[in-house]
Amino acid sequence: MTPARQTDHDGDVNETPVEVPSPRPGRETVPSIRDVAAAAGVSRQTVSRVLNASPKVSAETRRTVMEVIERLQYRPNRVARALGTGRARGVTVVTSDTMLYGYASTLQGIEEAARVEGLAVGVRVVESDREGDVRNAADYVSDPSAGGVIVIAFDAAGVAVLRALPESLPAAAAVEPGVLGVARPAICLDEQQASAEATRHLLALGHRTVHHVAIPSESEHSGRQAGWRRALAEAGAAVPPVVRAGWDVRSAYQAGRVLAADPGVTAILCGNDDIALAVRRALFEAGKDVPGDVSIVGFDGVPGSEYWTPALTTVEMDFAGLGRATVAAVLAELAGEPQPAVSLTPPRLVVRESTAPPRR
Amino acid sequence: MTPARQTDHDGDVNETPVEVPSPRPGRETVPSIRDVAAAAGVSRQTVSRVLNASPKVSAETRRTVMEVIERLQYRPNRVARALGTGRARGVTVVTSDTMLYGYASTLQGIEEAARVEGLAVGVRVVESDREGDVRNAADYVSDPSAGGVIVIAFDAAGVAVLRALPESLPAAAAVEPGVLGVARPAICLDEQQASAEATRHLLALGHRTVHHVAIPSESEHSGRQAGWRRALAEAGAAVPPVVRAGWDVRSAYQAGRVLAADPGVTAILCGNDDIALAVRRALFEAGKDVPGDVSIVGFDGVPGSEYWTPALTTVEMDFAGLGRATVAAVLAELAGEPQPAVSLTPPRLVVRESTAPPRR
DNA sequence: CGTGCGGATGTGACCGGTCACACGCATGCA
DNA sequence: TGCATGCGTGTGACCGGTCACATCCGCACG
Repeated sequence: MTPARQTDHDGDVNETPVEVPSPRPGRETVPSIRDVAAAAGVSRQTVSRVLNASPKVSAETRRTVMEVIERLQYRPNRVARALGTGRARGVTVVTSDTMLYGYASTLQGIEEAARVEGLAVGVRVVESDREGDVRNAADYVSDPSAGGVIVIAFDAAGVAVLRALPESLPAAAAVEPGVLGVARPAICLDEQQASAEATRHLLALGHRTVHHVAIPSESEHSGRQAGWRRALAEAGAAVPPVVRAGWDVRSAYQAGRVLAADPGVTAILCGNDDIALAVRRALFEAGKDVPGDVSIVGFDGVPGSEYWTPALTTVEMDFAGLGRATVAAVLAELAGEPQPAVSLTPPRLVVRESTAPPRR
Repeated sequence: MTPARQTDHDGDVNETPVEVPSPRPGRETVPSIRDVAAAAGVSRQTVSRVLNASPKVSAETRRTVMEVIERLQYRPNRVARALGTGRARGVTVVTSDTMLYGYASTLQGIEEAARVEGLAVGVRVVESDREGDVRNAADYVSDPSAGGVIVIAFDAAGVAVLRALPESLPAAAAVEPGVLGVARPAICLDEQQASAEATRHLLALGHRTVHHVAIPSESEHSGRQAGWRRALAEAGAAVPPVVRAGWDVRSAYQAGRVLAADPGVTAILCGNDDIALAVRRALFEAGKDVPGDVSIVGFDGVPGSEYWTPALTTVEMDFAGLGRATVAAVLAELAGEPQPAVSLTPPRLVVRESTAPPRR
């Protein structure tokens, strides 16, 4: 019943190329580092050195060992390695969501960069910013099997986890601009410029002011809102109250209805493209044309936004690049090296069809 | 009180006076199972039994041990456990994509179910169906640290990995209907009924036939296409040639342009909602109204599709449920139990605004 | 010729759990 | 009383790597 693990590594002085019959039919035995060492006529440590590209191995020995590895189809056991070193060679991403565009793209960028580096990738969703959920997530990634930790801290739950992480854990974070007081490498996409630019774009078209629907993660000082305020202030335009929406499309739709009912609203800066979609629907239902009656701008640049009708003017955000940068950051933490300089593609306004001069 | 790491140096009197028996640099003094055993006055094995909810522990001992665990904030080391048992308690998802709606939702369902079960979740993207990429992915998940394996095999790359997996690996798959000859639990969402229903819906509105834009993963015998063909055949309608599109929105747009230029096209069944978006754009550019001139139906039911203008008639697919089912399947594999019966929410047509009778 | 040195390699302990099995002891039954 | 049974528990080996340190060897130098 039990697939008997048999080892019996040493002592065998045979050189018969014939494979030893498997211990239990059905369960094939995977070669271990000791098997490779024996076959190559060296010690396990030497094989280990070859695997870890240590310089203290002669070229000839290295070649021999590599040949045996190839012949035996040997693959080092990640679990054993992690137990020996005290930490897994990989990263675990902590996030409160895996499907919203910003989160999913960041995750994609992380996965890609990690794969290139030969790192394993784990995912752990933190359910909310309640203490129990946060502690569970923090406990989870405190385990050595988690490897390095990357927290997607765009929201309260993520930030809470970031704060709850043990000091000693190698970690980095992707954050919204304005998140401070986190004693860890934290990288963000600074959208303030682009947000201001989007607002100026609308103003330049002749709109008297620009309304703003905020995403949940947005604070007064975060990039989107700060840029918007700044541009309005610079133009001497009125700053309308911020309308807040949730992550769900329905709440954005509700927000849209409020704005659609207001004849003074001619331009709307939406916190993301999903909100723009719902706001556009609300305007449509109110009989208002986009961009004829009301102009809208989104954030994110979701795939397909150029195929909307009308094509959406939006701020493209390189979340994948952000994700890649966090991998570099956590890798540096893991190696105890100084943080590398990051250069991210800055968010950029893409003007398409959903913005136009106001009807006069 | 403080649980110092115990080192088994019996009376080892060496002459290093400076070094206090402190943990290695970079290592934390995290309590181990031996610390708990010592503090509780039992053996490690007894602690292990408590951790694994073994029935062979007296209630009193169990309570004592649990108290000590709580007091010491002990957390079992997942790496060590995996090394001891020969396999990690977790699942690794192999997929060729993480952002497309079907893949991402399935992944989300898997993550959720796994988290509930206390399983770790890993992700490994397989770059293509080329042999090297497939073997790398298969090698990756062959490592015991991967735990159980779930392959999202909606496409050629996924199917190839599924086939390349060692027989002995505990694995399950989420597949398109019609994928056969895989000696593993393979679960799918049978969309044939819903696809036929969608086609019948269009026919009943008065359309003479229904055109179809296929997603890349679709074969002649897959559910979407089979249902569509069946409904057309049953109604005695002509079966137009299938137009194929890629995963990128641009290629769907190109497909849409071809159909938009054809005056005989009045109803289009799109392989997914992204395609529907692009086709709708192409129709718009050709001066055709949806649903006035042409009706369109999508697949997936992406969030927000009810807020499109017009709101999209589509087939809702419960990918998250599919993902959850694969977790149950792989858990059964892991435990050597028979496969549980699966009951998934079947795909379901949701009629909204994008379908209407043809103009006469 | 003895010694120091540094590169290449090997050895035993260790990481923190689990597994197989042995053991002590109370109980049931012949 | 003898012995099988079973429960609760403990012991040593083991999983497959890495770490720290020891060892071996050739060579330059005093």
